[in-house]
This record gives sequence, C-alpha cells and structure tokens, in this order.
Amino acid sequence: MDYNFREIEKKWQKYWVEKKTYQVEIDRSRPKYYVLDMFPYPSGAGLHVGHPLGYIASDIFSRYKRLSGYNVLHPMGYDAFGLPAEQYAIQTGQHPAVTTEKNIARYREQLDKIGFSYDWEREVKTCDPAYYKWTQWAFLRMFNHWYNRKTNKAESIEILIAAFEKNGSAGIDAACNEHEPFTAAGWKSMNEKQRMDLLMNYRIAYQADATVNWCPALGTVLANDEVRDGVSIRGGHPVEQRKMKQWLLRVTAYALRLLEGLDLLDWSDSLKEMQRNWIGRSEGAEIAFRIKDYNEPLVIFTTRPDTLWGVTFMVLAPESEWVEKITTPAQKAEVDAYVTEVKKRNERERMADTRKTGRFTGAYVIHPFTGEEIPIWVSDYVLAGYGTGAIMAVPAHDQRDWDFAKAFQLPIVPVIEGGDIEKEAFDSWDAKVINSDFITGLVVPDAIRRVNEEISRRGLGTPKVQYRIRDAIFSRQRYWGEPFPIFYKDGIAFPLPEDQLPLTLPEVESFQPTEKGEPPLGRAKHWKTKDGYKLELSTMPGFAGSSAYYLRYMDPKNDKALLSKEADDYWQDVDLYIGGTEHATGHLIYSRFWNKFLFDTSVVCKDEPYRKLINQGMIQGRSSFVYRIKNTNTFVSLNLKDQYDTTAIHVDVNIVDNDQLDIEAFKKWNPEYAAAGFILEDGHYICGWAVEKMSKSMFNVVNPDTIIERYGADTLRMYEMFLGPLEQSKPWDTNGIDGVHKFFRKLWRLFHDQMNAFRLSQEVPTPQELKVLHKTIKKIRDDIERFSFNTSVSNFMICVNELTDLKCNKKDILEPLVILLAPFAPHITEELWSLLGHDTTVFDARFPEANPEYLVEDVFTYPVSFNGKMRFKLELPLGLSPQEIEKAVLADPNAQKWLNGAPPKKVIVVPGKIINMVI
RNA sequence: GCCCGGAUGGCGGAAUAGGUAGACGCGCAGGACUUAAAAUCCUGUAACCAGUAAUGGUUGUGCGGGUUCAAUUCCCGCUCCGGGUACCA
Repeated sequence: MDYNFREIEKKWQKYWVEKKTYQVEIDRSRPKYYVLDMFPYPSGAGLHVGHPLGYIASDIFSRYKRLSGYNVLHPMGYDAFGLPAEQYAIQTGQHPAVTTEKNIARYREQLDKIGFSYDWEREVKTCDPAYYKWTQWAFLRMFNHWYNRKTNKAESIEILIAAFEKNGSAGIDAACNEHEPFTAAGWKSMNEKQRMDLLMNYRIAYQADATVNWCPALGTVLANDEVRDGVSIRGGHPVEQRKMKQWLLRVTAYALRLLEGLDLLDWSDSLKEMQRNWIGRSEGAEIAFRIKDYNEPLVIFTTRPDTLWGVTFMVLAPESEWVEKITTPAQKAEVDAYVTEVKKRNERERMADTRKTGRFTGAYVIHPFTGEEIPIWVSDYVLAGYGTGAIMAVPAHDQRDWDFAKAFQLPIVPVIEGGDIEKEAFDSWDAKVINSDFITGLVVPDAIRRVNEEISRRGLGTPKVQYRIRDAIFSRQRYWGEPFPIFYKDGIAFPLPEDQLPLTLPEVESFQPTEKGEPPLGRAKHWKTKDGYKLELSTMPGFAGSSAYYLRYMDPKNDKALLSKEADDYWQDVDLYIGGTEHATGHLIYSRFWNKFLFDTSVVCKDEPYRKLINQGMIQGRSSFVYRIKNTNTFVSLNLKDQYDTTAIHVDVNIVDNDQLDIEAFKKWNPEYAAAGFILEDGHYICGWAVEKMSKSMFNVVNPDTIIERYGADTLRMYEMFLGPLEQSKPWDTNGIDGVHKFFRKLWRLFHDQMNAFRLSQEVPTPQELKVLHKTIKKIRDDIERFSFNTSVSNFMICVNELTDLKCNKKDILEPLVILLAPFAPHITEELWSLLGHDTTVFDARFPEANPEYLVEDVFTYPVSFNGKMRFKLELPLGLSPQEIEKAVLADPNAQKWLNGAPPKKVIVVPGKIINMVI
C-alpha cells in the first residue's frame, strides 16, 4: 500500500502523547488564544459522526493559530453529572460513577483516534470532587452576595447587613423578593432566624417557594418534558403543580446586563436574537385599580396603557392570592372547583391548549379614569409567573382577551382606530386612539407617553420594565449531582465553611427517593455536619457544573482557588467557542450570568466569557431503505419497486455503499433475510434513502471508528469539513468520501515515485509552480479566517491537481504545502514533514505567508458581455486604460459580429473584471 | 401565530465587494491499462433546440415584480422547507 494511513496515524498519535506536543503553559512571550468546544455529556451510546464536526473545526483553528505564533489553549472535558446515568442506575443498580467512568473511557478512545490537539493534562470532569469543590464554592459566594442596583453589581452580604444596622431597609435598592420595610431598630430587635429569613430575600443564591411539577409517587420534581397529559412519562404517575421550597439563582438581577452584553459579542444574529427573546424585555407600566369594597388596589402590568379605556374586564391567574381574597361567597364554590381543576394541569399543557376557560369572581374594580365598575374574572390564560399575575383585558385590541370575551359574552369596546373587531382583535402602533378621554386623537406612542404621565401624576402607577426571564430553579431531588454546601440549624439554612469543601457525594444503597418522599440523599448515613446538623438533601442541576468550566481549564489543578490570578490574567476569556444551538437559552445564559457574578466579585477579569461563538450545524442521518414485496421475502431494487406493492424497510447504512446494498451482508444482518430473494437492476440492488435524525432505530448511525478504520482519521476530518458550510445542518452521506481519500493518495504521490520511494527535487521552482502555491496559501488563509473549511478542502484539491499536472515534486513548493495542510490533516503532514528531514513536530513550524509578487498577472482574459450576457472572451494586457481596452474590444472581429455594424450605445469597462456593451 | 435561517445540475456544494453561474467532489457515460475484475489514469457531463461534427442559439440560481449597463447577490410581494419560540399582557 502506498499511503498507509493506519500505520501513520498510529505512529503520530503515539508521538504526540510521548512528546507532550499539545501541552501548554502560560508563556508571556507569546499572545494567548483560547479555543473551546462545548464539552460532551458522555452517553452510553458513544460518539457518532455528527459529534466531532465542531471539534474538528475548532481543532483546525487551534492548530492554525498555533502555527501562526499563538500560545493556544485547547482543552476538553466531560459534563459528567446528569439524568441518564442516574436513570440507568435506578434501573440496573449500577452506580452512576461507574457507568460514567466507563462512558468517559469510551469517549476518550474515540476522540483520540480522530487526532485532536487537546491538552489532556487540563481535562475536567464535573463529577470529580476536585472540580465540583469550585462549583460549590461559587454557590457559597452567591449565597453570601446580594445585587445592589445602585452600583449595578453583586456585593457582599456584609455590606447589606451594615446598611440594615444603620438605616434598616431604607435607601437600599436591591434585586430582591418582596418584603415589609423595616427600620434599623427593627433589624436590631430581630432574632437570628428572622434576620436569616430576611436576608434570604436578598441573596443571589436563595431559597424560596417555587411552583414545580411534583410527582408524589416518584418523590421528585420533574422537568416539563418529563410530564405529559398530567402524568409522568416514566411510570405514568400523576403529577401536580406544587409550591415547594427550592434553591434559586437570581438570574433576573442580571437581565439587563445579559441583554446589553449581547451587543458586543461576536455571535450569530440568530443566537443573540434567541437570547433576547428569552430575556424578553418589555416596557410598560404598572397600574393600580381600586377594588370595590376593598382597601388594597389590584396592580396589573401592561405594555399598552393607551388602551386603558378599552378595558372591559380584569383577569387573575388561578394561582393569584387575590382569587381567594376577593371571590364573593356566591361565586366561591364555582371558582374553587375551577382553580382545583386548573392546578392539575402543568404549565406546558395550559399553554398548549388555547381554548379559553375561566370563572367570574363576583368582585369588581373601579376604573381609575371613568369610575366604571369592571368585573374581575379568573382564567388560566393569565400566567402567575409573569408581571403581577393579573391583567387588564382589552378585548378589542388583544387577541387572547378577544377570545375570552367571545367565550363569555363580555363587551368589546374599540379604542384604536381601524380593524374590524367583529372578526378579530386589532393591533397597531401608528393608528389613532379613539373613545379615550384626553388621549383621543393621539397616535399610539404619544398616547402611551401621555397616559404614563397622567398615571404617575395621579399616583396610580409607574412606568415599568418587565422581563420574561425567571430566576433559575437550582435544586433537584436527585442523586447524581453536586451536593449543596448547606446545613440546617433550627430550620435555618447556613452555609458550610469554605474550608470544608468539597462536600462529597455520599454513598446510598438505592437511588430512589425515600419512603418519606425525600431525595435519595435522605438515605445516606451520617449526612450531617461534624456538629451533627442535617445537610441539604437536594443536589444541583446539570447546568451548575458547566457554568464555569471554561475558567477551570485555565488552571485545572489549583486546589487553592478556582483559578489563579496569574492564569486569569493571561488566558482571560474564550476567544472562540464552538458548539450546538441547543444550548442557546440554557447553558449560554447561565454561564454568562455566572461569569458576570464572578466578574462583579473580582474573581475574573472579563465581563463576558465567550467572545466569538460559532454554532456548528447538526449532522442528520441518511437512512437507507430496501423494498420488500408485500407478503413475500423478496426485495426489489429502488427503480423497479413501482411495479410491485412494496413496504419500505430501514436497512443498516453500514452495509450500503453508494446506495448499493451489500446483499451478503444483508442476509447475515438479520436471520429473517437469510433466505431472501432479490430483484436487481443491472446486477445491483439499489437502496432508497431519506434524511432523518441520526438514531439507532433508523439504522442510520455511523460511528467515526468505522470510517477511520476504512479511510483514516485525516480523511474523516477533511470529509466532515468538505460536507458543506460549518453552520449548516446536513445529512451524513458517505457518497463523496472516496474523493477526499483519493486526494490524500494523490498528495502522497507528489512526494513519492512509482516505487513509493520518497523523492523530492531540490530544483528552483518555476513561476508557474510558485503561483499555484501562493494562490493556495492566500485562499487557505482567507478560508480559515472566515471558517469556510469546505472551500479550503476544494482549494487543496485544486492545488494538488495542478501540481500533479505540472509534475512538480520540488521541495520548495511541497514543504510549505505540508504546513498549510497540517491543521486539517495532522497525521499525514507529520509523516511528510519528518520525511522532509525535520525531527520536530510540524506544529512548531510557521504558517506560510502568501507572497503577492508571485501572484501578479500581466494579462487578463476579459469576459465580453452584450447587454449583460457573456458572449466571448478576450485576452488583454492588464496595464491598459479603459479607453485602450474599449478600442481593443471594438477592433475585435468577435465584437463586430455582435455589433452588427452599428456602434454600441454604451461601453462599460471595469479593468481587470469585465467589459459590457449596451446595444 | 411570532422570530431567525434556507431554496443553485442527478447529488453535496462554489461564486469572499453587484461583474464569466455551476469551482471542487460524488454519481453517470465513454475510453486507456488488464486474460478479467479491482485500483489507477484520461475525456465528457445544467436543460432545451439546430447540426454528422467542430459549433451555434435559447432558457436557466423556488415563484411574481422592481432597481441597474449588469442581480444567485440589492429592494417589494408570495410559495415551500428547516430551526427556535409561543396565552409573557
């Protein structure tokens, strides 16, 4: 074999480990560059060819940066806590730590075969106590900080306590939960429990009652996607909405900074837009409506105060505490029954069902301007968690209110000009307001301003900004996660001292909840502090460990700090982050929040963690089908199947090559088909295909190991890039892989003679050869800089094709080419580099620069167009002026033919580009 | 419903700043080498029309308009596909 990729790849992978080629240290003589991949959750299924797509791209960029003189940090690790391992543990009794370790080993083996330049000395695993010590540490810091809205940052809780001692709650502007104001004297008179309860309203990591999906039979909180039709997917047990004490992170305090920070990031617009929608800033006003026969007003939030005169009813969320307070005795039975009914359904179901239901409470508010009585209803189309959990309904101009009004025959009063409110609600920003007292005749934005002024003046309300984003529920009633460094004394939550971290996950004999309904940690023996106080039983969610992992890579073995000042100062932030869009609103929000908190508290020097971010597209499966004639064991080839009545059956894509079925392998694949008959076309069985999600059940999973075994890692890497633009989703289709593999063989032959002996010429290259090389250098540099790796592969092919045509085997041409290709195909290039006589890695070389001198052209073949259509080509010297070019073209017999004797109306000459004549 | 992408040969895709549409690869067809096959190499390959042929012409980047000497590229209006999000007042 000429190009022996198996031997070459094994040899260099071993070399890299032995020589520690990819180990990096702080080196102030070189600029840093930090390239990060979103670390994987090590599932039991291993990697399929879709997973490495982003890793290959980031690896190419890392190697390119290294060759360009940067000190590149390119680490990898595992997001190792998580639900699948725990579910598996419940089913099989195997400890999640054991299965996780096994899966990690398998991932590592697969990753190593692809030839990545990770510095494995810096590997992190979120389930490692040495790692999660710092997750717990960050949680404690959040517990001990509050958010000061005056300074716009997190500050120590001690500062807050000092302020309380001096002035009570007066003068404090904090992101906090609602509570009664108090004086300094009041504070001083409080006991410890009262003070701790009060401070809990301020902490950035705090405990509060939150509405969750609670499954009593399983004894745990479930995520929305684990519940369907009011029962748990696993086991079919009923699930109810319940308010439960949970740990939360005050992400909302950072809403504005998370929103505004986006502007400076080099992320795709679509991703930023997703985050903006998730944060969901909306400007409006809070308006107080006096409740008839009641002292306290009902406060609502609206973005359209201009529609105040169109309000015909009010609606409360079923969970609103107002419901119980104001419902009249006559309505009570009906309302209670409704609220109970609604509470059985989770939020997701309520949102999915847009039919309007509700009940009248019997109570009324008084309209602040007209003095009219307006009925108060209760309905589940109003969400408890947004705004104040109550709305003013304007059915003429809000479709949801319109639907509700129609369902319950409530009046619909138009206050905005235009539209047909008989058919649907009407909404407009540039229409005029009607029927509305002092704002009648104003356009909507002016009307809003005017109403806001008036309600402020009369003390009815204030302009307000609402955010859709909510504080993150941070506790799970689960085993396989980070334990909280929290203990309870007399029912009060206290932080564990920092020197007792990490608080390691205890052993339990079962991963099920306890009989009392406590989380699995309730089973742990001695789950107490040294002094005998009970420790928190819930654990942290999946996003805890992934929120600051990029920082830990900078200084992974530090046992004194999350990272040293020195490491932070040198590595700073992630220059390039590559990963999937699925983390747009989870990890990427939490991680930014976490980083901003650490920034506020001077742990890190950067306000944003990920400067540039690229979302690689998903690789979908390309399923293959065989067609069985109904009620037979005979299969008919794709193009003949219409002559029969057939059933399409998924067939393992690994026994299909270029859509041709390997019939022998097919017979062995499933005993049912051992005796099958086949109707062939041209001697082959051709399979049909479809693009579907890559999954076991579709038999379309392709494992990178299989591809590497057959073609080598360099071919896999290049082919994944060749498939199309990085950010686009595309099906995995091996139909083109031969072309890439042929490229490597062709490249190999440039360096070797017919006997496969390495043979290069020392001759001085011709201008033509230099041009091919330098043209390629320029293109590859451009391609890499804009992450257009698919075109790089094409350009390498063109280069090798042209050098083959020139029969060029000159060292001065091929040596730079090797460096150019090294980021893409590290194994073959290391081999060629060493054959070239070097005894160090090719990655210590310098990336070649294009010399424009070799690219200078003296002639250009002009496309000559008539009315924009290209008709013929004309070669002219490049030095000519537009006038000379025009003269030369008009003199050409080809032009005369098209001009047909008449002079052109106009001639456009763009030197070096095009000639266009208008006739 | 709303937001964001996308649509180019038989297929994946290219065209980076409005300037030769279809680079590169696959597939397919024909040929060379071979007893044969594989591998390799060479040639051709958007569609349609005319011609034995070289060649010539017409159409053509989802659809309909527009701007321009010139549009895959910019603008307006649609269709379809993918993703995100959804009673957020």
